[in-house]
Amino acid sequence: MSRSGRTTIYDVARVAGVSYGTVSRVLNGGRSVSAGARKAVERALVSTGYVPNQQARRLAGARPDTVAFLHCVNSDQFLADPNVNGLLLDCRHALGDHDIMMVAPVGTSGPADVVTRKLAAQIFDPVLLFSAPTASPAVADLVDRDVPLVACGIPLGHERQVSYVSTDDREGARQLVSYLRSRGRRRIATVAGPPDLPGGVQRLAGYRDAVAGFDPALVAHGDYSYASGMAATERLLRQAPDLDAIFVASDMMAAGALVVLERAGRRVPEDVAVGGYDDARIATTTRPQLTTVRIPWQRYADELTRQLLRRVDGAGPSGVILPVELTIRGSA
Amino acid sequence: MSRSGRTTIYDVARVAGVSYGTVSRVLNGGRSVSAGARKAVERALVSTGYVPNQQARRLAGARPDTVAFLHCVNSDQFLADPNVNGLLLDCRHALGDHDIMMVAPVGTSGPADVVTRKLAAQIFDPVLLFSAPTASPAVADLVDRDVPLVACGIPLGHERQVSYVSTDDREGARQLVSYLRSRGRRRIATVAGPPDLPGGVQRLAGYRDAVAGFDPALVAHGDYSYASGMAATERLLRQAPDLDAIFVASDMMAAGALVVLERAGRRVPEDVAVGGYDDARIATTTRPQLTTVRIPWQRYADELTRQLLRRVDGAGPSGVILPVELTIRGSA
DNA sequence: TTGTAGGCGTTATCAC
DNA sequence: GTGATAACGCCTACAA
Repeated sequence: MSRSGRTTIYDVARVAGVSYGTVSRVLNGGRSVSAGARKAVERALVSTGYVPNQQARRLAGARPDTVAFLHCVNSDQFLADPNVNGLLLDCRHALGDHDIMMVAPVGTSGPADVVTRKLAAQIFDPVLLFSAPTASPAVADLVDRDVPLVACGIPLGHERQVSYVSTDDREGARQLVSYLRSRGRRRIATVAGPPDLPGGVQRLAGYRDAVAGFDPALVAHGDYSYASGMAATERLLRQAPDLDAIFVASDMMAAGALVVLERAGRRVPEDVAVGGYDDARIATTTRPQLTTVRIPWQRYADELTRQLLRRVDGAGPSGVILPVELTIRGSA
Repeated sequence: MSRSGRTTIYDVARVAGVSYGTVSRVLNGGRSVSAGARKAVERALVSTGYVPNQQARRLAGARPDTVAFLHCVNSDQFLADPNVNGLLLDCRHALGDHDIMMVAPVGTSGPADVVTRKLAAQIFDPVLLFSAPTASPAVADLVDRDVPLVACGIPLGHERQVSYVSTDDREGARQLVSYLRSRGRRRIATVAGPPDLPGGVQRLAGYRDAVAGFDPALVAHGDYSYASGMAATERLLRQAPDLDAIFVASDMMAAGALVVLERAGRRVPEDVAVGGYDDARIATTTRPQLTTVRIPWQRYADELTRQLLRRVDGAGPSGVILPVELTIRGSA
């Protein structure tokens, strides 16, 4: 029994009648252990109710057993999206298979929080970053401290130091807007995402790639929420009443856009074509259903898990960009 | 620099020109350190960018720096309650003052989850328990492993081993029902909470204490949600159409009850008096406003923090029961 | 295959 | 006040 009252590998070794080295061996992998010894140890393990001391393990060089999850903006509605939520659950489940638990600070809005920022760096090993603003000081902080980071979306400004999984946002946006053009639309507006989030930047860049010239009046920003989609669309309608299409940077905002357009008496897609992004659950519950850019959620989860595990195992940063696919429905 | 590349107290000691024992002293408390040494160390601390290694600290006997939060039921609507949410935030904030972070497993429904149950016991030190079912095997598990637990509500079956903060649910219910009787109500029904949660049990017990005889037809159970409050009330109306009062075990459910009563054409409080519990935010937004039992949320948060801190510091289990207070409004 | 030093980064207890 | 030095519980060579 240790000071703390918990049984240690020494106790286990004693009751198993072997050295503590042997116990350690069966605990990790179990190479180079005779069948007899292993059996004796395993028996002793349960009879003593041994629970490994993670602190000691880590200190002795074992790999981390937790991954911290930080989402940097106050967007509960974002996590409420079944796709995103499923992404997280898949990831958590896969990590669980490796005996790794995903934890999150309670009641904070991510690394921007002072306490969290300070403590996260000391406590957690790999950190999964969600919605990290470009040039976020908090992220820079973590990077400085060499905390292994894995981001959802390209960590603009830290591409070399932070692992990431992203979809090809720019290409997806370009494809959708090109499609709108191919259908004869000429005054294509966009409800872009937050200018400080990588997705917001990239999807807007893709829009600019595909659109003929660039007219600032055709751009309005939202924060990915339904309400902001409505507000931005109203702004667009005022700024450019002659628009005949809108590329909206998320399906949630696009749903809001549809409502505003209907209220304004514009038919979709006849008067105004609307394109979304994400292929979120809501894309098929609107009327008309949304033409959108599909994100391969399952692959996204798989890659995220892979990147996380690589970091857990001590590998350096690396990134993947997943292809996206146009999904044509009724709205455009 | 350590193996992991991080600076250690050795590095700090070297640049400060003192022994690492001195560094450790200024790091903790700082007693018995000359002003000169302290100054040198503090300078070295920042110049080297030292970050303490928590694993090593814990291993050497320092106190925990995290508290895990587990809520055992899938009730997001429960956490969405501003009072409960505020409770958590207050608590988190107070802990932050002690450099302790509150974390929660991601995407699980508490200790019932296999991975969580297994890992929580090894990783976390004090665990804050929410809505732990009476006789929950998961809780028993943690208790067996000597994980310091602090529960919200009386941990029935583990009163001696688990710290807790609770309100006097039985007394509160008794007071409210007695009040109903004093106002001339004679067929007093109740929408009770879940029979496997301490609050559910105690508030029902208080109801039985105060009511004249016990008629099973006057009891229906809900799960604290708005919807369940509606459903339970409908059941009551069928089982006992002659009821003239309902004691509902939570304000959220009481709000649902009001709607059902109105639809059924019963006037509140004229035909049916309704009493709630919690004095939640919703209690003042219903029509009529709810007569209810007020929980002293601020004190609750303070006590919770205190209990948590005691556990962090290695103290044994202890519990507090907070007094409640009747709050008379329009519904009864 | 097995046992045994040595070390991980701190804290705490000693003499000095 | 200050500097050694022994834990803390475990892992990983290395020797046997």
